[in-house]
Amino acid sequence: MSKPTLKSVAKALGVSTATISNAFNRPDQLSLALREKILSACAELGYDGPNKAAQSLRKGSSGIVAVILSDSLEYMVSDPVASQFLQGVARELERQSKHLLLYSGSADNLDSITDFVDGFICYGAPRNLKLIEQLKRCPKRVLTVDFDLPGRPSVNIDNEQAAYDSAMAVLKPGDRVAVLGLRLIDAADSRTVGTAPLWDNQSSVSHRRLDGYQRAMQQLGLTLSNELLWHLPESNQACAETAAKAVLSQSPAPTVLLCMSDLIALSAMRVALGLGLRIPEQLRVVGFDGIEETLRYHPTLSSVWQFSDQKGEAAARAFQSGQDDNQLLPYELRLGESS
Amino acid sequence: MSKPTLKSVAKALGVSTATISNAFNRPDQLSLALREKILSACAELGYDGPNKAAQSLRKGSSGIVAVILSDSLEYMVSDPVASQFLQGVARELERQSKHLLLYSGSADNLDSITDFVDGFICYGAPRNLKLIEQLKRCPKRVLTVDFDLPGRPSVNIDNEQAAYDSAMAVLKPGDRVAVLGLRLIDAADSRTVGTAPLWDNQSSVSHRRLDGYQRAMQQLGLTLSNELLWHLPESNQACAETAAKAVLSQSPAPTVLLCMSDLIALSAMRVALGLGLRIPEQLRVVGFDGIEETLRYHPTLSSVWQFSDQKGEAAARAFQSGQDDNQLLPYELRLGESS
DNA sequence: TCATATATCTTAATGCATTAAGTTGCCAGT
DNA sequence: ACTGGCAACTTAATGCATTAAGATATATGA
Repeated sequence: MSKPTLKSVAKALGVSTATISNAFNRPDQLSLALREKILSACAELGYDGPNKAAQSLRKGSSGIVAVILSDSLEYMVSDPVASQFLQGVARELERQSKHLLLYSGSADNLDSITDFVDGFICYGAPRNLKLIEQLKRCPKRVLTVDFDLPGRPSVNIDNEQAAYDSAMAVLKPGDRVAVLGLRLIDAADSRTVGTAPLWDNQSSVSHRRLDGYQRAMQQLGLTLSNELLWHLPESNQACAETAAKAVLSQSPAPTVLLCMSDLIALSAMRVALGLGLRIPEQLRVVGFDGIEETLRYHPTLSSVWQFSDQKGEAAARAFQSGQDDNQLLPYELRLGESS
Repeated sequence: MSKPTLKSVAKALGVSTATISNAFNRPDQLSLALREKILSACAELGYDGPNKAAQSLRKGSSGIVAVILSDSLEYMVSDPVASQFLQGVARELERQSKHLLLYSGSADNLDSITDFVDGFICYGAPRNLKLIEQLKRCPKRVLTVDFDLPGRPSVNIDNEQAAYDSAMAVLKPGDRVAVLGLRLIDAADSRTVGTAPLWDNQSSVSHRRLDGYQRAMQQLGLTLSNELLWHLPESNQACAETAAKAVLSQSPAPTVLLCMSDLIALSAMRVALGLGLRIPEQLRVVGFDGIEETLRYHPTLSSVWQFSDQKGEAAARAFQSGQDDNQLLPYELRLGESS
């Protein structure tokens, strides 16, 4: 005998399919007695509720939420900030009894899952421009995190203000400032200098952070020279070290390093210490994100803490709530030994 | 106007729905001319292929594969072995144009997604016994990794032999051996000693590894005392350090530490060095898994390398292939400075 | 007592597509 | 000229369930 269906169960019990359906979905639509009879009969027959695929087709929602990763899963898992975020999303989704589908941002056939999911939580601006276009016209709910899409709700922090705060906390008049930024540019270009070939999306976190840094510098009468502004194509150790070496070996050497991630800042500090620089006497460093590792490292890093796991939870909640606003989460400037 | 469907497109073109469907799924069933006409008309109308939810209902397969994590996502993401595995699965799945749904092993309502997915790749024995029961009677394809389920295909390494090999590589006659194992036991018990209250599943990796260790010891005339066999409920640093301290502070102190994971081994080495023990002169250590971090640590760790990313790929391939055998992957014993 | 409200169930349309079986027309072979 | 065979479509059954609207029967109120 094949798997029982609503229909087969209904026939077995001599009631209509609607009643069985109601027994599962709308208890108020039938008498208590009948409902219990149905439920126990279902248990007997091995019928464990309406088929979810059919339900999804009919109701138009499945309880599956896709999380789109801006980068490969590899990056996602190796980067503490990203994985914290993912954990937060997973936790909140589980609370809502929803499911998490991981969608790699390198792919660009949203159609292949759009029909399956209730929508998309998109973490970080996808590098794949096709994917962005698809997201723009996606008929399902789309919530962005750490970047904006016109007309879509988002969850973020005030990157400009946070960057400004962090810069103001470390900068002094007369400082020679270097910035180690995240990829603002297309991946093709490996480690471009200068802000010229910037990426399309002016609302990316990196732009906002740079804006914040520059506002602070302006206020202190400092200027950022092109040789001291680096955009890393990848947020990994190798990249960060290359950039740090290049920046620190210039003369006169920078006295402050504004880093757009803690991972970059840690690498840079390692390089700096390797070059015999004293932190913070000769070089002050400030990071961004707030990861545990910086607390174990010496000197501890001054940084903007942004609680990625909570961001993940907030994103999942906002996705669910249906609100269409652009939510700004709190951040916290924490000073360490590096400044 | 609402979203176009197969039906509406068919009507617009004056052909049957079957023909439209065939245009997408079985090109050989209609003339090339008509097919191209249909396809371009679809593009025109904004119809991007059959609804996947409906397709899934009809065909009974969705292209979504659920990966069940034995532990929380938190653990999964923080543990390099597990996250490597996940990456491998994701990579291979992407190659197959399939999608990955993350299912936390702490949940136990498989029904809520069974209908959505093509099946389950289950990484590590779920601690939740209910979940195991559900997997046993799951009507969809189930493939296990690092543990066995009766009648289900699996991907694993020969844990017994690998453990034996690693033990044989470090043990000498007269050694006093301690074993730091993974949770063989129920989570309730925190750091139980002895093999008595073992977990139900005799085929778990931990059991097999212990078997291997013991075979090697037996061969060398060594015995394992209960005080020196520890089962860690969690594979984290805190747990490992607690156990390592307890074991190393006994007298006479052990001369060899057989660790069932590299993470445990690293923590243990840290503790040992902290206690002033010289490695490998006073204490030899061997790990299991093979993670990059052990190469950067000093002394480098002798360990069984098992290439988790390849295991992930193999699992996804085996899932897809439909083969029902129990696949054993190669491993590699690599000796470092710790032995 | 009659009309009306309520509780409880059923009917039937609907969501969107797949596919086995049936139809039609055209061509080749004898 | 007749027939088998094939290409190219269409018909209609099917997958599994949701839900608005309709049908009864029973209860309520005046």
